[in-house]
Amino acid sequence: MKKGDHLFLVDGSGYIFRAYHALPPLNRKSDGLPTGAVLGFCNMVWKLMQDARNTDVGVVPTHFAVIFDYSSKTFRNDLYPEYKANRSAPPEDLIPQFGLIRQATTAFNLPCIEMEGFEADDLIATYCRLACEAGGDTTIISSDKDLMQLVGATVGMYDPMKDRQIGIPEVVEKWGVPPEKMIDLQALTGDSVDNVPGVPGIGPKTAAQLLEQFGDLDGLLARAGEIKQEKRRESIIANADKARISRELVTLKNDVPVAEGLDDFVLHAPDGPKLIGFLKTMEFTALTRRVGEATGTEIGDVQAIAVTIERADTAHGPDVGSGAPAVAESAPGAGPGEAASAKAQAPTQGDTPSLLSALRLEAASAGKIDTSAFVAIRDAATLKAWLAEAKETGVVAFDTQTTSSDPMLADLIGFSMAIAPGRAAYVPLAHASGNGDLLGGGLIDNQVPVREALALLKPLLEDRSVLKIVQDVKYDIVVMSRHGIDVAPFDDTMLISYVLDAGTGHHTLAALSEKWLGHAPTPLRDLAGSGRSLVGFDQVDIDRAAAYAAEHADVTLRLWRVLKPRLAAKGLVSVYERLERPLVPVLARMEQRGISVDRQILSRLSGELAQGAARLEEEIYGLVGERINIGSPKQLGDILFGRMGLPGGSKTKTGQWSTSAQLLEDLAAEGHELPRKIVDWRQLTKLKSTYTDALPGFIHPDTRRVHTSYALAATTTGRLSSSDPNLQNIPVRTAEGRKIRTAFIADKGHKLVSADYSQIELRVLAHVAEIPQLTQAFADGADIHAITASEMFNVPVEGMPSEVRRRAKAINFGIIYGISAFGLANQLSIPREEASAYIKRYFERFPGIRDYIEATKAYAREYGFVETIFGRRIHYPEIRSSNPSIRAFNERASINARLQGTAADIIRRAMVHMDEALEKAGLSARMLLQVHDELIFETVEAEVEATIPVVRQVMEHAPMPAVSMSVPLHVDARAAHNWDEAH
DNA sequence: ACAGAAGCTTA
DNA sequence: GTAAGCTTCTGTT
Repeated sequence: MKKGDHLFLVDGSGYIFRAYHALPPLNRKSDGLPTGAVLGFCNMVWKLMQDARNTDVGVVPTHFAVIFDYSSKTFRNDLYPEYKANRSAPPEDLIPQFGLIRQATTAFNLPCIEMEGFEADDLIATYCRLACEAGGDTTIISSDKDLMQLVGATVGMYDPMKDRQIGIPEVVEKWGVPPEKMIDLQALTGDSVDNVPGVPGIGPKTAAQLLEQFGDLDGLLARAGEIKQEKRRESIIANADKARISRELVTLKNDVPVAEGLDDFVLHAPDGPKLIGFLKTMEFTALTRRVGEATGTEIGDVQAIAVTIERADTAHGPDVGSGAPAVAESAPGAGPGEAASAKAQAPTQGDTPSLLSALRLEAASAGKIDTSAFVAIRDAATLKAWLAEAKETGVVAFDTQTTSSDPMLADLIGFSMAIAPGRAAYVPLAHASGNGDLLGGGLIDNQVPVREALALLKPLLEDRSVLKIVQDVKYDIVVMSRHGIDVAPFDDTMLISYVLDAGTGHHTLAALSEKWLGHAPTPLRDLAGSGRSLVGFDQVDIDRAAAYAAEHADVTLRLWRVLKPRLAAKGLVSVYERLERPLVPVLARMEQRGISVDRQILSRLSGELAQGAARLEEEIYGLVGERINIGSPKQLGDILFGRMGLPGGSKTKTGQWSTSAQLLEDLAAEGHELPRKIVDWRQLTKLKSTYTDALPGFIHPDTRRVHTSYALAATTTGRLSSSDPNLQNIPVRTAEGRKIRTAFIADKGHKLVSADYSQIELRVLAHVAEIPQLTQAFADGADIHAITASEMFNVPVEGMPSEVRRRAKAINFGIIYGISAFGLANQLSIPREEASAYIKRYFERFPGIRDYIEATKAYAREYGFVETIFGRRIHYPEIRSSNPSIRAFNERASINARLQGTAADIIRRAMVHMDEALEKAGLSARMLLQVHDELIFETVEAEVEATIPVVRQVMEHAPMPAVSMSVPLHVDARAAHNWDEAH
């Protein structure tokens, strides 16, 4: 190696893990062999090897090597036995890929370097030194912060997944210190992943500031006494040794006695047939073709080769047709819309869903997003041309830009659309110039007038032969509906992702784009600022707004192309089409209707609560002797357990005294006066701040009703969630709290009807676990908790003491929550041994439930997800954690998820079918709210008696015809003027 | 201005 | 023991 030469060192081991987690899983079509990380690796290496066309890194390599960890044991374990001790075993579907990636390296004709006793990082450090001494430059292909200490004049880094170069300025920007101080910085901050201790309480910001002040770690440790902040000073003095050992651990060894020299790394052109043989074996269609073209190899002539696979492929779950029951049922809403959808997803290449989805994914992650064809449309003629093209294509991604995240308050500022990847446009409608705030004018010139633009847009959005692709479509449906436009048919990328991957992260556009496209869309704050400097989107410069909004539509379309075929490949089309998509317009209507809330009632309650709280405050101050902040758990704990010396345990993980209601109740029961008053005060202030004071602020200025927002893709189990305001946690348990419900009222001449499922989760349990006693009890309409108690304790139901029934009830709930002795003991305030004995006895009497629990755990462990009876999948990626408490938590959650998720699916089905049933019966009742197992309607008084049987019929038969349950469902329904009396 | 903890409301 | 969202306080940015 000589001056001017350039060495590429790929951190192979680092890349494997990063690719595995960042890229979507991929399995070889012929046998399911997991290959996602291998494909990522091959794509990356291929890109890096493209000689002169390689503009990503900016230099052409002359030398090239891929470095791997040999094993997890290294010299650092002798230094500090706990080093990397908390590393769990790699995921099962990654194991075979380690070997395959080494074989890929060889197929690329690249040296594959590893050495026993040393990490890849040490080998990289050593080769960096050797290259530098020979006068050459080095680029490390990695983004691992542990390698940043090596960055310098001749050494740079390159992050292949984010396409980003890392030099000295980038290190300073990210960590606040230059590369040569990275070792000291890491010594202070430690690393929880590698189990490097560091100094507790010191994060990167503090560490950088300290190193700035004291120069380096030794200087800091020598003069630690000068640190002003008390806690920080004490922590550094007490943990000086930990810092020193951490420094040894993070310092890379640059004098490893390596076997291969730099001259062994001279880059050779790949051997086309050899490389293609490997790629064909992996079934990487697109990459094989690209390599064939670039190397001039006829790929048809090349034979697939034999590869060595560690551990046979046992780790992949059921695929097509495994989960959802294959029961035919009519599809409400299916029709021309479905036809449009089918036209759009007709495979253009490949002939199976799995192959198509693999092809789509590869295509999506291969190319960078080209923004050069994004345009701002400033006149009606251009808009018409784009709309015509969209109609011709039959598929268009659509997104709105508005003044508010609340669709009921949002005014349109513009909209964007994408017709093909890279072909997207933004239509500004109401952008204003900066100083129009007082005059209200200031509309920027050359924007299509809102009325005209919407008139042109409406036919397309309502066209049954054009599929609209939207991220979080409910928002746009509400906004457009307020302009008299009914968006249909549609697909929603957020909901598709939710059906595919519930439990594996969020389903926002940014998260999905990162995950599937490897692309981070521009964040809104880059345009509109944040906090104090936040401006309305209408103030954003039109060209910048256009780039942002067009990118949204473009990314949405690209995501749809990747995600939609995956539904078919995973057998989840029916979940999406029956449980998810049809619910969107139903919820949009519910949100738009809102519910009447009586301002006067809330105002009166607020006054009463204020009075009560003030009285209690005076009494509390009298008992304490000073005017403390009762709302501060910290001050409260210090007074109660510090100064007053009450008996009680310091609990919370931050070392604070716990002042939980349970603990204060216990103290009150022992005769202490203060805790009782604190509990009462908390109840009153909670009701006041969260409900009586907050709710009036949500009354809409025009409709004078409260419009909650339902999230369809927020929970892991399939439940909805409600926010702004949350109407799913309006108080009901206490008499005081229930008064809030009296403020939720029906319009004049109307009634509220509340219909709720009785014991739905226990009924689901009886059905899925096939428990004869429980099924019979539900069929008889018996008291299920009493029956449970009777079975367990051999006491007759007649004249059963309420305490006995209470315990059985707690156990029944415990089962639904994935029972543990610890939890049951807590709930019943009994010793854990006693709780264990109850559980044991319960399982003896109901062995089917124990079998069900064990089967669910085993299933979740094998496949990484569980399914509801309707085929909805809920993922638990951590179920195989080596940490017993994480594993146990995931087991309990997966047991609960099948029950909670099935119940959620049932009420979803009821909601989807409700409006049509009411209409058919000629009833005008309107669904307003959903609270997990309850539906609230508003109906004219004269129709109340006719409405209840229809509602009950739909809800009780909601599982049909997809599933016929062995247990009857039961719905209680009643009507009243307010929610309290109706419930 | 924001993030996390603690606490409390619901099914 | 499951699943959520909102308010207040507290410490950091």
